[in-house]
Amino acid sequence: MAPHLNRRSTLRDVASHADVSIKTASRVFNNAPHVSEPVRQRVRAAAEALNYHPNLFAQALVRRRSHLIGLVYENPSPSFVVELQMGVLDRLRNERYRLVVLPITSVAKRAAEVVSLLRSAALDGVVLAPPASDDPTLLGDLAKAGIACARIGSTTASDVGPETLMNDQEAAFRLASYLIELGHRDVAVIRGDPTHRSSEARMRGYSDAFATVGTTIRADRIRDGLYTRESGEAAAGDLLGAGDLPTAIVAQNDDMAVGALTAARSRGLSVPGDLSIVGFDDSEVSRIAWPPITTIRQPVFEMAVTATDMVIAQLEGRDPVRRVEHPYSLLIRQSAAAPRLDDSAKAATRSSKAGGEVR
Amino acid sequence: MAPHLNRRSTLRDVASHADVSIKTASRVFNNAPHVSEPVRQRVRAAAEALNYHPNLFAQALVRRRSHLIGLVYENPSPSFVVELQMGVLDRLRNERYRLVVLPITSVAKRAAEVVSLLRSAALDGVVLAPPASDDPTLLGDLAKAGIACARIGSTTASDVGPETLMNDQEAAFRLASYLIELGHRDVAVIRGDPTHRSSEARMRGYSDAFATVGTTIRADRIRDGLYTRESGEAAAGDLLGAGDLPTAIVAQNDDMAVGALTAARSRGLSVPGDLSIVGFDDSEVSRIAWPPITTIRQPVFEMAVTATDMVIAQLEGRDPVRRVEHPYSLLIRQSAAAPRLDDSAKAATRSSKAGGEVR
DNA sequence: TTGAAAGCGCTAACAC
DNA sequence: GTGTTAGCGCTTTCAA
Repeated sequence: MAPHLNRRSTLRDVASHADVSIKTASRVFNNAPHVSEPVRQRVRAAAEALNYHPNLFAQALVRRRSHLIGLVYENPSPSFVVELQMGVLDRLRNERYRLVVLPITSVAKRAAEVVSLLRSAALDGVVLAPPASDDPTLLGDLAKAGIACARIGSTTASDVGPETLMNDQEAAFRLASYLIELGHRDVAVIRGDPTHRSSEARMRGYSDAFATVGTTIRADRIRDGLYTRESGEAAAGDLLGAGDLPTAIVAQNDDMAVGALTAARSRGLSVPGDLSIVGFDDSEVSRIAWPPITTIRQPVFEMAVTATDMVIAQLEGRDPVRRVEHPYSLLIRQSAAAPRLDDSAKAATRSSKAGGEVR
Repeated sequence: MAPHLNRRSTLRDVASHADVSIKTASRVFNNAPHVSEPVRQRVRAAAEALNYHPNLFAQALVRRRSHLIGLVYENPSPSFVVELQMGVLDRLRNERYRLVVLPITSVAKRAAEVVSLLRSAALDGVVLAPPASDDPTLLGDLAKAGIACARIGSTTASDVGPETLMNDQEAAFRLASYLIELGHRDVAVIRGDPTHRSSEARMRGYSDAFATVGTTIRADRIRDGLYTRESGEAAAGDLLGAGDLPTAIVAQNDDMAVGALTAARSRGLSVPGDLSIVGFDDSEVSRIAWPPITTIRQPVFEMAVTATDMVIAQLEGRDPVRRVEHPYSLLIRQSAAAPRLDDSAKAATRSSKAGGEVR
């Protein structure tokens, strides 16, 4: 009577209440075979009566499974993180696994600390977002610690854990090509955080595209950002401060593109009339901004789902796919248009020099 | 030799390696007194050599502490959730506690399941966002399960756990009063999810404000939304479909306000020229939208920090403050302005009928 | 200041 | 089908 007032009831309590051995009771809760139906019923009834709930620590101790999966990220863009997290949670729905959120301030600076953090969180596995997914120290230690992992969007090869990614360079090439088709030849680039390897891949994509029309992106038109809106606004402000303006700004993510939009607006420049702006990611903000931002859709949600699936697969002993590449797509919205006539003229001159292979 | 290849080393390993008893080793790692300095050193060295990391399950089993704190929310507005989560994480930084994210589909429909979910997550405590913070069943079961909690923005009184909130009704009153000052008399309201109690409080605030000028909000100008952008767009579309337009739309959160903005734009209405729109929350989207949305700043981040602090206080045996009310503020941006002349005339007529106490 | 031994609540060989 | 028993790795009386 009054079973759960002082002490949670244990498996032993249930067993004696149902008049069976503790092992039999255990079998019932683990849906193990070799238990007769009447006994099953009796045990369940006892559990109900005693308000029994298994002690997870005891289970975890003996099973060596916490059913906790971590999501490791460094937080530049909130929208990116949200997307990521929703993907993980979506895959975890109806699974026993729970998500532990592990924001890291700087993976590059202290990969070692991160692993001890993960260890002390008793995680079964982790989903690694960039740039954690690119850190060799972290990956090595993770393997040593025996924590399952899956990498999202890493750009360096590693045999630690399966990976899911998107071809950043190709996507960037596609986006830049679109700008070129519109007639842009003199663009500025706001890069992302240099510790994120994707920044380089995207940069290469842009450069390659302009190389096809014999143009290079002027070095003084390139700025480093931090993937945040504020950094985008600052970089764009800097870029637009000079008298000599580019016809377009290519931001390496949407948050920075939105920042650039703000900077342009505060200088009285109309977008895309006076200046085109493009982003990357297709995050929520790119749709809400006005004008909506032309961007590359990066399947962050899908990648997160896949990565989570890869972690679960390892934990359940299934062989995960080693590598899944998700498709990107170019989303043409309203923040980019053909440059104004005088700029086009300039561009035309250049492209004819380059062989005029632009339509 | 090769200590951690097959098996993680345990406290026993460390103890024998340091040539002390297991208890002494334990004392060292728990910074307990009564251990001589040389012994301390020896134990630490052994731990280092064996790459020892305490097994958290074993600790949790005997200490009855998982150091896991849950965040329970129902996911209407991503920006709200992000803000919330950042607040919790901010408070948890430099603490041993980890955050487990627990999105719930419908608290109202299955409070019972939620508790068993929480139980099976082995949480030490939970931060409850609305509407979970308002659910009496959930709160009761939580208390019974002995899980510490803190409630955010609940509107119903409860003695289960401390709470942190903002005065929704007063804030709504303030916002509506601003609209009234601008000259609006015929506004439409897009309410939030009816299962969230804050919807009612805000609605009362709006109504009370209009009552001060002898006006009531027309029943056919009120729509139910779901706190999502899509629902806001749909509701606004519906509202703007009729020939007889309101001079302003009051959305119960920013996401829906942004949706309304889209709906207005797609009908060729300029904001705030033809139609004023106001939101609630001061979430990221309200700043990014164009025009930026006039709204109430809800201190979600701060409330989350406070609530987390309250949970930790309970876990550490400190007495938490029972109730903290955070201040709101009215953020005047560019989505609301005086209504057009013809509408003003209409409004003037009405307000003179009402006694003309409007300046 | 240190150690031996008894559990925390559960699972899993292995016997019956 | 069912029960006995020995741990999982740690903390904690209590004695030395």
